[in-house]
Amino acid sequence: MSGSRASSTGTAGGQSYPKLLVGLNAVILAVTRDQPRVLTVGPQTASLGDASAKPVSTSRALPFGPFDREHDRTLELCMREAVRKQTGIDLGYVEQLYTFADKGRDPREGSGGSRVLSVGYLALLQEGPLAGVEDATWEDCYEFFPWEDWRGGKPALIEEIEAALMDWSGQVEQTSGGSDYRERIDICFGRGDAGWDAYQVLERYELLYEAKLVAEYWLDRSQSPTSPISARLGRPMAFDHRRILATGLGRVRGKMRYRPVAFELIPETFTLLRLQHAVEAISGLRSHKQNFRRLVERSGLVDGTGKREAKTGGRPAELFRFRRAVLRERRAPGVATLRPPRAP
Amino acid sequence: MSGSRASSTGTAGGQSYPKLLVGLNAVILAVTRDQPRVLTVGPQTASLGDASAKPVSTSRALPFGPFDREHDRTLELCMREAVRKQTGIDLGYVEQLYTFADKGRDPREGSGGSRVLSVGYLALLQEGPLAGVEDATWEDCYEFFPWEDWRGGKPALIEEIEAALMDWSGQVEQTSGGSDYRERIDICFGRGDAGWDAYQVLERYELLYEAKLVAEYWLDRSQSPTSPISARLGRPMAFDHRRILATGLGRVRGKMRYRPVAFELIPETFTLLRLQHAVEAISGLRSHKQNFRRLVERSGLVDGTGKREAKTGGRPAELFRFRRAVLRERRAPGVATLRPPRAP
DNA sequence: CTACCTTATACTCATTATGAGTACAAGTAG
DNA sequence: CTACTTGTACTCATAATGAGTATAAGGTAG
Repeated sequence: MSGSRASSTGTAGGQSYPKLLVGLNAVILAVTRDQPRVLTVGPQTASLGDASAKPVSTSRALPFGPFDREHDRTLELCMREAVRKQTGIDLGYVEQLYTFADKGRDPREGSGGSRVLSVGYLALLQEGPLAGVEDATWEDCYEFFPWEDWRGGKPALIEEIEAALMDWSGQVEQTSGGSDYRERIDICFGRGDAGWDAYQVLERYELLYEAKLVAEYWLDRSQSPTSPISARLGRPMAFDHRRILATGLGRVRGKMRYRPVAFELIPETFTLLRLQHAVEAISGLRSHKQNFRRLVERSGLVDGTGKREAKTGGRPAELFRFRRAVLRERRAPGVATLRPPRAP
Repeated sequence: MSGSRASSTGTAGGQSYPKLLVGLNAVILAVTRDQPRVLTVGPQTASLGDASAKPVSTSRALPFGPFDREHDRTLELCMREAVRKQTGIDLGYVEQLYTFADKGRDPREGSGGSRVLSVGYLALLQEGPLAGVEDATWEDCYEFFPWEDWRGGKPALIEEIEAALMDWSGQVEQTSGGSDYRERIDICFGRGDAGWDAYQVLERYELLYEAKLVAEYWLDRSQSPTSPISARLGRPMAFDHRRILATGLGRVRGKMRYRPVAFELIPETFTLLRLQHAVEAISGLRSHKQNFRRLVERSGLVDGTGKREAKTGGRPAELFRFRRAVLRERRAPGVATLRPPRAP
């Protein structure tokens, strides 16, 4: 959500009503040197519509912009334009994520009842140099979600998280009656027989928020965390932007399973290893190289170019190109499409 | 999109701006006697915020309600409440679909620049009797999308649609330069090697709209269709509600592939055939009975109750129950989960 | 040049999943 | 009883998947 501190009350149609602000946020992802990255802007720009607002946070924020009901033809165009102004980037692949208007979730909603509605977008692109507009930077996604990167095996942090969550669920269940927290923890973090489901990024973040473990819970209340683990649960972001980022990361991970979106993240021509690394970076999982190659080749998703890339450090690899025609040939890629491995 | 005819201009924060209305629409689906059904309301209720507005359409509309920025805590709660008031139904499973604010898409946006932003939701439930509030009725989904029901084999209508689309694409490509329409037609309607992808409901509807074949295109312009096929392309709905319905139907179809949502549509205990029919109704595809049973049983999604249902007309069938625990055991159902058949 | 590092690519193999049947079980209607 | 209905168990060929082994083709250190 993005909004100014304005809490003014407007009048229209003869009746008084609190001001409603519509903000657009963009989760813009890329992969550089096999790391998933997200485009962020500095906090001083984090105001909407009200240029005189002071920074409300020192954390990074997602690029965003106000929706201008007078001039913007569609939400998406407005978002593209805002991103272009704010970061100098022209977006390609874009999809809508989610719309929130939860009361009280955005601390910038004044007590006067002003309301913020925010529409989140996801964009994928090949990382390029930033035009250096304002304070835009690429940040490593897994700095915000250290528990989501399983490429090096199960992160040690997971054990601690589970312990902290079980601890919390024990306390809560004593006071209130509920006993479903255990089940949620099991499902989210793949305990028991479940296995890790890379897709559930948002569910995990929200559980951690509810358990009062992530920093934002305390920042939203201007208090200090009670648990020492909070400091190691990734960098916080401004407002509820980490939650939006979680939504976006989860969405790509899910979409990769049935649509060839990975190609949005890599150059026109690429080696299969590069493609594999992009998929792995986003999914946070490692895959079997030979089988990955078999999958990609047999799915008809790529065409060999005959050219090779020399700088591999070993035998030169062939350069491939995405075969758009595949969309016409195979029933919605999803049968034999590119996707991350099942789980560790 | 839902909005009143109001085109008033408000003032707030010292500057003048056009009024922004936020409307919520719900695609509420159920399955009765093996038919997918959608909950609709009469057109006379199709006004938002402005009770004196006259009906703008004689078609059915989706249930909806205005978002009250003052009182509603979240968008979802507001939608649930609006549906309860309008149809007497308490929703269970709900997910957000999409948010639009396209200028000019909603004819109720006055020329004065008033703006409508609408948030769509999807809800699944077991159809029950309606409390008869206002003018709520269940309608057969495939009356709105006759080309989406392949349970009896490829609908004859498809050939006609393809012919009309090819015709249109030929004309368009002559005047403008574009030549990608053929490809879109192929992808959407599964021509060539592609096969039918049940998921692409929205893509197909939008293509038909663009090709000026569906009735709404002409209704939006207060003109009469030029092609005789328009009369057979399903019933129109009010405003852009058929488009929203397409989004919803596509979403469930997609989601069924990797989440056990079909259980939302049937009673607590059910025979496997009933489950199968629910899946088939939504997906619009037939599946192999024995294999369906194998899939469901082996996935661990259901538990036998030991009881049987007698009224089957043949050998009594065992009654099963959804096993929620499966969510904890299998990695995100999607591996061996319930899903519609690949395609015909 | 050779030995040895790297990464690329081809092929094998056991296991499991899928699509399409056949066969038989257990009710109802006549 | 027989005919007809729907449910349920198995079979079987084929395809997809997970996990290897083997070999190719480049680099560099000695």
